[in-house]
Amino acid sequence: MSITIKDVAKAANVSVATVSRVLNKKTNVSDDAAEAVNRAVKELGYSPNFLGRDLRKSETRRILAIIASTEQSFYSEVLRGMEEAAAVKGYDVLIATTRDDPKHEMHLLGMLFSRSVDGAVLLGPKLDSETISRLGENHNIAMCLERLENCNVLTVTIDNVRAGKDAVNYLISKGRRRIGLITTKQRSQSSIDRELGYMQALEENGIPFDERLVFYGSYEAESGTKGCEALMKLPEKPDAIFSISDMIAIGAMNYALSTGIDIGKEVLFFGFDDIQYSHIFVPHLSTVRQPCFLQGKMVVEKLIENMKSETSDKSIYMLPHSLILRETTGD
Amino acid sequence: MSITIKDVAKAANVSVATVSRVLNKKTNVSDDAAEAVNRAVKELGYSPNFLGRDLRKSETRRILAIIASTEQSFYSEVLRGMEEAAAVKGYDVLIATTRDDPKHEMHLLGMLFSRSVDGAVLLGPKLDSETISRLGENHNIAMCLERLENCNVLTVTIDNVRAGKDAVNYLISKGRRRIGLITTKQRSQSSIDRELGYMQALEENGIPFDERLVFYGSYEAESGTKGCEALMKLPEKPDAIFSISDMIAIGAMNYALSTGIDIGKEVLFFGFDDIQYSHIFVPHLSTVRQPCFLQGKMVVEKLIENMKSETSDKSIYMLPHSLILRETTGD
DNA sequence: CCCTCCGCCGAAAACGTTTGCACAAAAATT
DNA sequence: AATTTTTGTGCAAACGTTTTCGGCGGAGGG
Repeated sequence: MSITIKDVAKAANVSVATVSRVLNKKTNVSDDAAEAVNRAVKELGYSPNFLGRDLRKSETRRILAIIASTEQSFYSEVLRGMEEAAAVKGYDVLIATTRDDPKHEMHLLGMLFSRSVDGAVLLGPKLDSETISRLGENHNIAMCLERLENCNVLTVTIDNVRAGKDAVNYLISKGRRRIGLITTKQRSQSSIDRELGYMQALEENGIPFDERLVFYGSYEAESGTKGCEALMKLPEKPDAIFSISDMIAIGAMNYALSTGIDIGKEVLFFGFDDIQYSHIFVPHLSTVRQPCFLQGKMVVEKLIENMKSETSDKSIYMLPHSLILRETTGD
Repeated sequence: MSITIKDVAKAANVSVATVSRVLNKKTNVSDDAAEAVNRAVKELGYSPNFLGRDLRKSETRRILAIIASTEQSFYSEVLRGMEEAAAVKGYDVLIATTRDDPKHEMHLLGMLFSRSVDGAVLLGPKLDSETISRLGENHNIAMCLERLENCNVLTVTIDNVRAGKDAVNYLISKGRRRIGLITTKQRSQSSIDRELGYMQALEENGIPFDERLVFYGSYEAESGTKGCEALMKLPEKPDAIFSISDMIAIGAMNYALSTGIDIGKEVLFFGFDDIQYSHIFVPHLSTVRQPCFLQGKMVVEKLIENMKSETSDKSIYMLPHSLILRETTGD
């Protein structure tokens, strides 16, 4: 059916071993033979069957990135980082989506168990910490962006507690004392940590926590709109709102805009993620920027290191974030 | 090193053939043997090496989706369609990004040539039509969303000419006669077709074409802003603007908003794609919606059909689009 | 009682590579 | 000139599966 290395060998009048050697740029092969092989390859339009190769070498030089969906736009930058780091080491990055289904996430990890890829990095896993820990013992798994409590797996992320605290502290430094929080019902670790940061900032500044100021919704923009409405209808309105994601913040601002609130003066808004739209949407949103590219790069570098060595680094690396100050905080 | 089918066979006291049979749910195996094998599999934590399997069966049951980047948010829906159709047939979908680099796109297609995947779908390819046509002769390639002129490859897309015409016709039906067009310098076929639709609509309604009303920029929102500014500074301002993408339209509206133009009355805006943000951004954008999910579903269905049969369907399928009317056209 | 058939199973070939080993010829060293 | 080293090459094993083929034993029909 298909053209194999044997056909090339025959056409070039050499053995398959020799063909393999010139294809893999091994040194001990004569110029004549090499030329003959290359010509045959070109003539026949041969390209090697990686299933055979990978089986023999038992490595695929491929890494699988497992994400929830391609919708979260800031995954894009992380993936670029991953690809860059992978390319340096001669690896390819493949992407697959879990559709928020832990069962399907497990199915995708099957590619790892079945040696179809050499390693996998989880971005926002749906599986529980214990399961991932267990799988991580025998397979090359890493996590990125999102950490999991008690998960003994190589992780690259940011310090979400600190980041949340920094954002809220900034709002406080602008004289705000009544700060709303719009977060999610779904308890991802990053949400939890960012909320924790919010709490800490309040506490450190002697501002009493008021539970009426926190709204639990979903990750949709519409949920932010609802949250903002709820907060603004409080007897004592907030003078600033911290949302745990930019999408939510944009939704919240939509409510504010529609009711004529003077954003950046009357109420300050702070988001998280610095998605592309946060500087397209007017007014421009102040937000926390994650080093997306760097996280992706680092997680792949560390993962590949783990794959090559006997010992396995299971550390949690936290990369520095930064505050991006724009119009919604009056900057 | 790793646990193989041999180990399972030994543990279950049967031959590897039997193990393979129970793993593949073949009928002719006794209940006793099956049970023994299943127990052994569980005990040893065995999972089959797909490299071996795929090599033997010479199929991987995987399809590669090649996209420019994960940034374009409406890819997401297409991918879901692809995954759904693939799952039905027992295939997985992998995603890889070209980073807008034709050379890297070719590298990714190498996965197809090297039998690491059974088929590939190109979404917005960077390679030229001729190259893709040639590769399509010997490999299972399909295109989705974007068609290429003179490209003899299975394609699923929409009728962009017709869609552009419909959008502009709608603006005309609202009494507009001076309609601006914001498009891209980069000549993708969809842009060309949408422009063509714009022209046709004007012509059919006896509106003379005015080249000053068309602005050539990039795909960024900022470019839309610039385009809108340019159009609005014309001696005779447009009374409607059609942008070939929602991102551009949103950028354009940013300019309009900042200069106090009454969107939806003074100037109508029409976008294209119906991205997620087009109904979050206020005012809500009227736009052309593509059947993304359906395109993805169909392209995979057709591709798999091609893979199974000897003959190869190279048709272009055009799925119906629809107009979504919102605030920016006064609806 | 013999033959046939069927259910179940194992041996071995095959898929397409890479690579250790052996070996001849050529080159370099005595 | 005799020895050793180097260079280039081919043979064949190995990677982990699936699947064909044939064999064995027992059941059922004549």
